Amino acid sequence: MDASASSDSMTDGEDNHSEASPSPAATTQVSVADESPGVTVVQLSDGETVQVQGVIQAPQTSVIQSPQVQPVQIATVAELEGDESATDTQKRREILSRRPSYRKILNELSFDSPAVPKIDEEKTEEEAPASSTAVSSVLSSVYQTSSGQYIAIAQGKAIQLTSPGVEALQGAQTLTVGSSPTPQAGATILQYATQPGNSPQQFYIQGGQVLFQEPWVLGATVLILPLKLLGEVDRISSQKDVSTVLRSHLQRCFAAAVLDYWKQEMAVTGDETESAATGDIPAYQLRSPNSGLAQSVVMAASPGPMQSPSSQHAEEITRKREVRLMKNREAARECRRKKKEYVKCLENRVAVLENQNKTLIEELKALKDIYCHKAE
DNA sequence: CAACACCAGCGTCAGTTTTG
DNA sequence: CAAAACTGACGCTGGTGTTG
Repeated sequence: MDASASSDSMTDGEDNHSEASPSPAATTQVSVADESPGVTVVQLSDGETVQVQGVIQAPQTSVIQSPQVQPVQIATVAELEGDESATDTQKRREILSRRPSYRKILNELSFDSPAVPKIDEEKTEEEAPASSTAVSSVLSSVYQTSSGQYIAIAQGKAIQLTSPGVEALQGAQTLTVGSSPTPQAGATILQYATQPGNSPQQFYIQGGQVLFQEPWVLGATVLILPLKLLGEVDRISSQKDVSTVLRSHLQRCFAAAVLDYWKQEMAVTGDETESAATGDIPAYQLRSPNSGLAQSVVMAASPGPMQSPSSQHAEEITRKREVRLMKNREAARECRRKKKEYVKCLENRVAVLENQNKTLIEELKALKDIYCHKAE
């Protein structure tokens, strides 16, 4: 993190204002003469005075000074570096090197921008409709196959597969493994409305299997959506919260999925084979009763029945490493997503502040004209 | 059409920060 | 304080546009 000063500087303005690099040359002042360079003080219509630093602004020639204006500094320590000493810089760097995660930053930002979804795993759970939560509790484990498929393991010992190539989910295979799926007296029909006012989507739970009708439903509830389709969800639908919920749920579930799998000691139909994709990692094949096509699944080392303690130990190490890598992979993906969201959020902020600034300057100009006319 | 540049996304590692 | 989560950096890959 500290390794790159340039990347740190990128986060300097992270607090609440602009992402633009503070450039003393770009000083634009409105209403206060003795502010530090690069700082703009803008008095809002409700009387509040906001100090903005480094916002990209249109060239301005009019600097109006008003003695009545008492600027309230909203800028943070990180932004007020005009008069700081070397030690202050040092301290600031230390503070910045311990900057919070994108989740925290985004949550702060989303406080101001309702359009920005909060990244809060607990909240997403809470915000999800009851039906969604119900399914989440049913489908507790998700993991990825070597071919990029996502597999959900339900408490009712059901596994669902989708192929990466499937459009929507008509191609999703549903199969039940294990001795006895949860007996259900008929299908349980659950409904989920992605947004208030939207017509609810339906899906069914029967015999430990979950049947979906719409791709959005998957996103809204839990799983099985190949990552490539997530982009489609974002693009096609306006239900952005759907994929957010899915992602956070995937993140939650993914880590422990493999472990859960073995803890459940499910009887997997198919053969144990050495994985061609991963070399030393044992792989299992799940066979769909319908297609007969083998789906190779990357699993962490399985507790084989005929193994010496040393090889078990080695496999344990390998398994732990695999789990760690898988977790980190997911974390990195999530981190990138958050970063993107964060950057997008900042860009929106800049746009809004630019607009606001423009409007205020025009307002000031108009007031100045009126004032000048009266004075004459 | 090949070669190249550019970009976005990914997986991994290593170091930092947060959490319990 | 250890474990888990997070994130910057690096290298790699595939897609796309441009150029000769």
